[in-house]
Amino acid sequence: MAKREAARDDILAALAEVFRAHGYEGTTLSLITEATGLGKGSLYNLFPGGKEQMANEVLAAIDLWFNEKIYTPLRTAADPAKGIADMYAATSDYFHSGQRVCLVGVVALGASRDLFGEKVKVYFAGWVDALAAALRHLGYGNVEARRKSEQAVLEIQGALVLARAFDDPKVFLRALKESERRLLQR
Amino acid sequence: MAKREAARDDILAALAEVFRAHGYEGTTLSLITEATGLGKGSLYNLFPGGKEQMANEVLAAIDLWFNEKIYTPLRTAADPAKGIADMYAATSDYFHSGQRVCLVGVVALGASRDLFGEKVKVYFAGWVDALAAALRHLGYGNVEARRKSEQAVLEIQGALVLARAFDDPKVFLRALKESERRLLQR
DNA sequence: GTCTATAAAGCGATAGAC
DNA sequence: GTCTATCGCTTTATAGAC
Repeated sequence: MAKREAARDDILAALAEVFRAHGYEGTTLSLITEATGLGKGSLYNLFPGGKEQMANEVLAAIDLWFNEKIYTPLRTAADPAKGIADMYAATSDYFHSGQRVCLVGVVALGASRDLFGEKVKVYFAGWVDALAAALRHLGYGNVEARRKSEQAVLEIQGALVLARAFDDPKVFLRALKESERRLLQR
Repeated sequence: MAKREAARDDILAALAEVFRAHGYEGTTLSLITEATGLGKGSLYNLFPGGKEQMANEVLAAIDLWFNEKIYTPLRTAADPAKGIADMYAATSDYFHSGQRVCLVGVVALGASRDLFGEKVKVYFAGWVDALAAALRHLGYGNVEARRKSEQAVLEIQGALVLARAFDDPKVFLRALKESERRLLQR
């Protein structure tokens, strides 16, 4: 049973990379077959709902990962400053120093937002809320914590765009470093 | 002749909206026909290179618009602070308070970056360079001007992502206001 | 210069053999 | 559970009438 679900997780991970690289509308079953090694028969056996179900499960898996690895640690860190520093480190790793794109951000910008809008909202609200909680633990008031948190999340997304545009991970790493510094200073 | 080119500009404007709404791979000739009222015969007569030529011309038109309306005013403003304020106002208008997406940003994040990478770089480099020039006129040194400029451009892109994610123009307007304030303070 | 008709290829999805 | 074959539809692109 555990093996079964591990296998499905591996498939979802491969699917996520395809969706990240090509977007929802740019992802084709041929690309998915190539990335997973599974034929259409297997794919529709695993995901009867087709491409839309695949994307929904990928987005759910991403949300789960962020909740476990980013949001919950942020909320529960004994030292909120260290929790925030850990978040930036984990974020940099996750996005491969800006060479990997945020699938949820890509979906947010595209027409497929109409299909996955609720999951997009939940993902970003989860991030903003968790970071705001950490900032409140640092002593910020509710309003200021939310303002700074929203700003930090927005900076991460913008850094991904700019790093991809310039094809330069340094842009991403620099932006994340500055973002962290501003968040923890004072 | 002027009429000819005005007509082509109108078509390019309609094309831009389709590409913005659906991305490069999500844009189909049917959607383009619907948006422009032109059949495939007319479209291939106007753009023998098909979809790729259309996108290239749209990106060139966007770059031209930004150079005229944003970059050049930024560089040549007698009062650089007013130049920057005007840039934020024009940016807010252009992106319809965050309800309209940045096509160049969308392309940067997607697989079509491989096709249009040079135009993407030129667009963002043009923005960062022009804003840095304005900041130098304000008295900032070269390094600090570029750092702040890159940060501002990144914030605009991030604000577009977050505003689309939350489906809330207020997120965009708030972020732009804060970005402008930080850029002009001190 | 714009249309309709059509081609060839690729799409998402299904059926059925194994 | 995975494969191949196939369906019906849409895609980009072309050809040719007007």
